Amino acid sequence: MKPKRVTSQDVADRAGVSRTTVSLVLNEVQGIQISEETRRRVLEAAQFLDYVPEAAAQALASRRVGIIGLILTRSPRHIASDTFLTQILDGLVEVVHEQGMRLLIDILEAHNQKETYLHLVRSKRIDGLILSGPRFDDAALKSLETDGFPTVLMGSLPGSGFYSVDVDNFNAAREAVNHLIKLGHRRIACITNAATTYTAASERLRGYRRALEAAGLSYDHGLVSQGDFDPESGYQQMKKMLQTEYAHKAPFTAAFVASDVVAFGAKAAIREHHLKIPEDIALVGFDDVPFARYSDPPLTTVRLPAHDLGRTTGNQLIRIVMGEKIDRPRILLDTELIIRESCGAQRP
Amino acid sequence: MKPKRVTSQDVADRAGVSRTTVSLVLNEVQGIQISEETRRRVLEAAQFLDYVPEAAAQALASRRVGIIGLILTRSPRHIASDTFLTQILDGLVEVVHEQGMRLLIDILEAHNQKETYLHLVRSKRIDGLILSGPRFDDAALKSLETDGFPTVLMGSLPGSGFYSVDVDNFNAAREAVNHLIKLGHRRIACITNAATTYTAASERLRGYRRALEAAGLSYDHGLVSQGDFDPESGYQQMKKMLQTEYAHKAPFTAAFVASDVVAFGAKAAIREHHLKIPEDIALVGFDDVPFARYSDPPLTTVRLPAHDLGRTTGNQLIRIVMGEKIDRPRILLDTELIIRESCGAQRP
DNA sequence: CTATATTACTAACACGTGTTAGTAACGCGC
DNA sequence: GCGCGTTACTAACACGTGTTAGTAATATAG
Repeated sequence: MKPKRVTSQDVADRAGVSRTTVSLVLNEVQGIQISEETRRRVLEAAQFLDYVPEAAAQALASRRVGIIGLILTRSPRHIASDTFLTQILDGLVEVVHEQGMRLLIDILEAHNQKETYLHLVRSKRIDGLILSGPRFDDAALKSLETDGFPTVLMGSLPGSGFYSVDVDNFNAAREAVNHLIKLGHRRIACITNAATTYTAASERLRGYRRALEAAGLSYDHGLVSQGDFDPESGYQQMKKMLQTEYAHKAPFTAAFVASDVVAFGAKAAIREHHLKIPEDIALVGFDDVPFARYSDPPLTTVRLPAHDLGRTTGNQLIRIVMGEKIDRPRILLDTELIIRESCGAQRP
Repeated sequence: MKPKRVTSQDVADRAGVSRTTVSLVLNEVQGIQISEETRRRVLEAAQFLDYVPEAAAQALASRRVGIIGLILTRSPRHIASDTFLTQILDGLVEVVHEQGMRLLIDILEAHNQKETYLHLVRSKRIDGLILSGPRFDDAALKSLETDGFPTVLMGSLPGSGFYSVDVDNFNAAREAVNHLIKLGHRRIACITNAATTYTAASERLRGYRRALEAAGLSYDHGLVSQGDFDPESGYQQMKKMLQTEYAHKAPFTAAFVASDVVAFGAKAAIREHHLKIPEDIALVGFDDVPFARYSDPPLTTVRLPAHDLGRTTGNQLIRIVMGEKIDRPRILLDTELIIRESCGAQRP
């Protein structure tokens, strides 16, 4: 009934060679001589029998499982609104496939943080690890660093010795805000994409601040508030700022929202206040989610190289796993300011 | 230098028992007598040595890898606009963790379809498989079915013998269109979410059609066009219909777009034609993506139980892998019509 | 013609766990 | 004191592969 599994022994028998030879041929081991004739016979036998090596046995013998892990430490709510994960995944899977490897994905919740991914490492379920959205307060990271386990951060963690691949959040934000300044805006509000314990959020805020400074504009605490990943947070923060800052003091004429998703919420608040974009308030987002250009008006934003981020991170990790020398331990990818209509600039 | 791996032998030595005993204790094997005293000693030793069994060796010996695979057969472009994947992932990972298992994710592109996931199965890298977005034209599926490999479809494939978990696309679409009919609309356009080779797309279209029939309205081919996952497709299709149907024949007063993401594109086209939503055209979407309620006007749509879909699918698969008896091979989850302003109905 | 190198393999061990069959000690009834 | 069941373990094999050390045959050098 049950079709017996085809093993390398079966292939060896059929080709009339030893199991060792089968292994040498199929793995294309370098520096070993095999006659063309036997090589052909082995390949033929393997093909005929439809032989597929068992991953677990390979892993046990070779100390390589051929799987890399992607760990997301974000909250479910964040993940639910995350349009990038999918694009990043796409790039990541591409690279991983090119190396004949696979991707294991895991989501950490607060209560099982320390347990989960150390377990993955200790049980040797993965050869390497990509950690997305690193936070300053992660204790388990220390263990990884001392273990020297192949790890690449997707994002940055200043002061740590980890390899990392990130977007240049600082310069991207600076450029976006600069654009608003060049358009003549002097009072520019800012809503962050998340709490500033997330490095991406603090970097974007720093870029906003630097742009103001460079233009000789003062940084006003009342014009800055904190988003929290989803549209609702943008809606609430913008509503609050419109009620206080906009109504009672010198109104701001522009807003930089460090996340398109949050910006959509902010836009809803602006609309509720019967203000027009970009005439009353010019709006610039961040991320260039797929809907951004179909928004009304189309949203000026910063495009992230999401696919490339996935590819680069994957490549970096695989090279580390393979034991190659890494020239640039920390990589920052460039972004692009996409000018549409919500900022009030002319179309190019 | 290199800290030798802790094996079950080390635990056995420290506890003064055999390796077998260690295995029996740690795996809590039933129907075997172990004295309370030794059990305690084993556990203590394991804890002290921080023993974590090696997954590959366990897999090889037990014929279970503890990993289930999630296979996405969609195109990269689709995946990039897919806001659900993340929510589904969240629910899936939850269930998988509850069983001490892990999730491997893979994306299939057209050119390596047949190769990839059969390979996963043959190499025993996974214990079971979840196939998202099944299509009628998938040949490799046949192999799976005859192999009897534990598989659950996320989506439906009528006529196949697979287990499946899906949303009741037909009834959801019917209800949505019914809502428009009740509001007095007689000519209702439809843009599908994708090509009708995708079962979800054809089911939603069938629901649209049934609703029309039930109300005695005729089905007009000119009012139906095919979306393709992203906003751009919605934009193009709506633009075309506005230029032909809307301009030259009796204009439609409502549109059912079987995907929020596609609907956002359609909305942009409607705006370009200087038509108002919902006054000129009432709009109903599908999916309830997070932005839907922050759209202008807020989008009436069908909410999918994404998280639940992930949980239910995962549960089903795990039960099959465990060899449990399955009572309902095909599960349809309920949806909910979320009435906002884009359809022109009063707020409740 | 002999010593050495090269070619083309193979025997045997290692990887770390799960599991089956077996055993030694012990108590108990008759 | 003998058979028998129960308790509490363990020895030994199985899982399927990668890899090192070795070997027999052949070629090459001196």
